[in-house]
Parts: sequence; C-alpha cells; structure tokens
Amino acid sequence: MIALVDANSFYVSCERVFDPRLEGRPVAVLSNNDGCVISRSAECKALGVEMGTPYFKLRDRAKALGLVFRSSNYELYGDLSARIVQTLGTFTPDVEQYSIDEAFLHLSLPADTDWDALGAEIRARVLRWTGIPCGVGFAPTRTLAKIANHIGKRRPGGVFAMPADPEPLLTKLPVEEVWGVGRRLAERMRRAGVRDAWTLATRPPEFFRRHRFAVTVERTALELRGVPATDADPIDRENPQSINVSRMFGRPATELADLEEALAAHASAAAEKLRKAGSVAAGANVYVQECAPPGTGGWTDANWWTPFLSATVAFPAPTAATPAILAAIRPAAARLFVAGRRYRRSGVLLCGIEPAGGAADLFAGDPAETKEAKLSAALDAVNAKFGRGTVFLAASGTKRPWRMKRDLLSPCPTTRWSDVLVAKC
DNA sequence: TCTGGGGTCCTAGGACCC
DNA sequence: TCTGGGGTCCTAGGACCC
Repeated sequence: MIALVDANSFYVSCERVFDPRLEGRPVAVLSNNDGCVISRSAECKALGVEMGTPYFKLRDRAKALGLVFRSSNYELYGDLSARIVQTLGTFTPDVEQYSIDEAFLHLSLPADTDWDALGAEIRARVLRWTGIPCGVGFAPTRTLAKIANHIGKRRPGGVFAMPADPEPLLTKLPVEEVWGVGRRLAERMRRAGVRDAWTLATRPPEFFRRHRFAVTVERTALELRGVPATDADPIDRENPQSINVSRMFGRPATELADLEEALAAHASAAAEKLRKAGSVAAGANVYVQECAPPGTGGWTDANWWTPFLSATVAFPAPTAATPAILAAIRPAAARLFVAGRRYRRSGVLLCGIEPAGGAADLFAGDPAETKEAKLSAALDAVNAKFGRGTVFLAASGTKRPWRMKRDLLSPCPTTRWSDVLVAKC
C-alpha cells in the first residue's frame, strides 16, 4: 500500500507555526518578488482569492477583507519540510519525498489494516511534532493515492483509503483532475471521448496509440486500474540532472552591467547547489526574458509572457568551481544584451551534470582547477558558518539594484540563531 | 507601475556512424 | 537510369508536476 501525505496550504501553515495570530485569519503567501499568490489559507480561499492572483490587484482590498500577506520564506519551509519527512520516517523506512509538501510512504502491512486509524495517527504525529496539518490518502498506486488524498482533504478526518473497486469514484472524477493529465491532454482526451477517470482507466492500449498519446498516458491508465507503473523514485534529489536558478528583476534591467551581475549571482547560486550535490556540470544555458514591447499597454493576460532568449556555453572541462563557471558564462551576457531593451528576468541552467570524481577527474590535475575548487569549498564553508551571501565574487555586484522585493518576510526561527523565538516567563 | 521558480519525461528530427 | 539498412546520440519543443 502507498500513502500520500500532503500538507494543507503548506507555506501558510509554516507561517502560522511561528505566528499563531495568523490562525483563523485569511492568509496568503506571495511568490518571489512579492509577485503573486502561491499559497492560501482556507479562509483566504473562501474569500475567492485565486491561486496566482497578482499582489497588486489585492493590496488595496486587503484591509477591508482582513487579508494578511507574507513574502515566501523558503529557508523556513525547507526546514519544516525536512522535519515532516523525518517524522514520516518513524512509520516506514521507505519515504519518498515528492515535493516540498508531499511524500509517498511505501507500507508493507496486512490488507486488513485499519487505514483510517493509521492515517489519523500519521496526521496527529506530524501535527504534534511539526505543527503542520496534513491529509493522508491510501491506495495501491501513486496515481490512486493522489486521488484518495484529495478526497481525504474534503473529509473531516482528512484521511481516505481507496476502496478495492474504485469504479464508482473514478466515474465521477473529471479526467483533468487525474495526476499527469494537464490542460492540454485533458482537451485532447475530451475530443477523443474520454471525460472521466474511469473511462481513461479502461481504454485498451490500441486506443492510446491510435490517438497518438505518449506512453506516459498509458502508464497513468494502468495506475488508475491499480497496476503500479510509475518509477520507484520519480525525482532523485541527491542527483539532479539540471540545476536552474532564475529570478525576475526587482525593476526592469536596462544596462549590460545589471544583466552581467544578475547572471553572475544566479550562476554562483547554481554552482553552490552543484557542489552540495557533489557533482560537476559540463555547460550552462544562460537566458534572459524581455519585458513586453512598449505601447502594448503593460501586461495583459495575452502579452505578459514573452519568449526566452538563450545562449549555450560549454565549459572547457566539467566543473563545479564558481570562478570557472563565471568566466565561461560572462561572454554570454554580452551576446544576449541589446542596448535600449528592457529585461524582466534572467537565469542560468547548469546541464550535463555528473558526479564529481568520474570522468571529469581526468582534468583534476590542472592546478588552476584545483585552486578554484579549493576556493569554492572555502566560500561554501564561510557562508555555511556566517550565513548565505557573507562572501561572494565581486562579479555578482555589491549594490544589486536588480534584487528582488521581499517586503513582508517572516523570520527564520528554525535556521538562524538570531531569529529563535524568545519566551519570557 | 506592479503577474514565481524549479524540476522531470517523452518525442521527433537531424547529424552521424558503420 | 540506377544508390541500403540499421543503429546511436543530441537537441528543441512540448507536455506535465509542485
């Protein structure tokens, strides 16, 4: 049996753990740059605030509605997420973290186990040990467990176990609510006569080939019938295949120096993640996104998205050293920059990632490479001890006018000594 | 004025090899 | 006038997830 444990309104719940005044109030957590709503409390959802609503559209009404906003605080959420996974590890050694707020538990228990009781115990322990409320869904496959979890969240106990015969439930479930079926696929499926999950589950293999669906769709259908068909671990967090760091500019960038500094900062952050994974990268994709052309009346739903412009860079040798990576990507910024244009976002995607000490070690004899590696290690050590960003390469800039806005940031009481809560008695 | 960030997988098509 | 067959690897683009 698989249990999917999923935190309720995770980011908002994290904020509430250390600020109980937020309990019972409509709360929303904003994306980076205080851009739009990415997590909502139940009270906030009840007010009709949709996911992805831009902050500036809500700010004026916030007072009247009693809405409370927080900037996203990933340091806090990441730490509480780790604590939840740790807690879940007391139920089974086989915990598969799927995202920051959900995990699959692989359970080897008798078929007549009281799943409702077990689910209630999991919820109670996670709530007591971390302060985060969650829902639990039980089923023989991940896809069915997702559905069970959704049903559970609508029940008072927050727990639901998929019955042996899921047909009545799946017949009532619109196909777009199935895990792995997005907007586009749902559209194609409807045209092919598939409107509910049970119809999808029971189509024969020829059906999927005739309509040119990818094999992933066939796997989803199998999973809906209770036949496991997804990978043991869909995302291997210890060994990423690519590492991406990108940010919107706090205000549009118009100077080459802004672009260069932002890209250097993103590349430095990406390199740090790379070293943490114990890996090296063979190259990078450096990209920028322009603001909408002038005269289009600002951002509307139709034009707020513009294409990315990118340049691919191959490193002289696979590396994780910040100076080597910065030197390699530096010319890319100049290639992408056109004077007079306004840029809204920039990013660096490291690719060709492999474990350090593999074939890349052929080049480890290079003294320059070794020196840079040592320097990067020292950088990481200093920043780990004295806080992120204590030491950085000057290429990232010191003024950082392009930095993002986080005006409503909460403290980090679990990861910074200076932010630890103080009790007076 | 102001709309996030980070991943994965699959497929088709081109380049290249023998 | 007439020129095979079977592979692999890489990349871009499209889809999905949270």
